[in-house]
Amino acid sequence: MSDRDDGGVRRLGRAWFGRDAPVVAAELLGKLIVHELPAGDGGRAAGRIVEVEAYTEDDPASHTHRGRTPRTEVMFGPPAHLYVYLSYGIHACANVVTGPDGDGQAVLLRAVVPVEGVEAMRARRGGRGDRALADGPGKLTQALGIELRHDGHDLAGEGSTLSILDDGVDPPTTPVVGPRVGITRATSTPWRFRVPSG
DNA sequence: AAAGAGATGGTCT
DNA sequence: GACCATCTCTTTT
Repeated sequence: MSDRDDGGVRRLGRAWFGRDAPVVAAELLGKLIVHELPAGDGGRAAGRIVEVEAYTEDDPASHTHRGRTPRTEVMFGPPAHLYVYLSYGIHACANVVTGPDGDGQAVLLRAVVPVEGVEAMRARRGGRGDRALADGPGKLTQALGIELRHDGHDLAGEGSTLSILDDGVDPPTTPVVGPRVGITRATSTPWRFRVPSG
């Protein structure tokens, strides 16, 4: 279920991600996403996940709903990989692939709270105010230095520079659950989860 | 505080 | 050629 254990912090492994997207989505709240960047790029950047959305194959709003395409191969692949796509021709949006290999499921990361490397995040975000640093799917990728080239990156791979950590902060017992946003189909499916008051 | 619109490019029909 | 899993800036209450 997890790799390693240094000081109560565990890196989530492939099996953890190999469950259905709505389940993984709810449990991702409170976890840390960490990007080990070169010192010249500000070093370690980390954010606490506070908002996510689940997408499955059996879901008209999902990129995988109409079957496999070159773009969605990663999402149909094994869990714990990153599916990064270009949104509106401008923004990189990051998903964590979930479910068994062959299933087209993923969880979109919609918002994180900056935890480490905040100065570098500000720089990458063009010096924007702290609240606007990573409170959107396109903003958090820019803040964390996640780009299109990370599409297919294995979060559970040995020595991966990107990973998701459980540092003992539990998901909220009563997350805010509601409809997903920015989509035109299946808008009533309540697969958006966020930490209250975030 | 809210509403409107432009930017910008891959993907699929 | 239409459609976006968005963000930012400008204009209007």
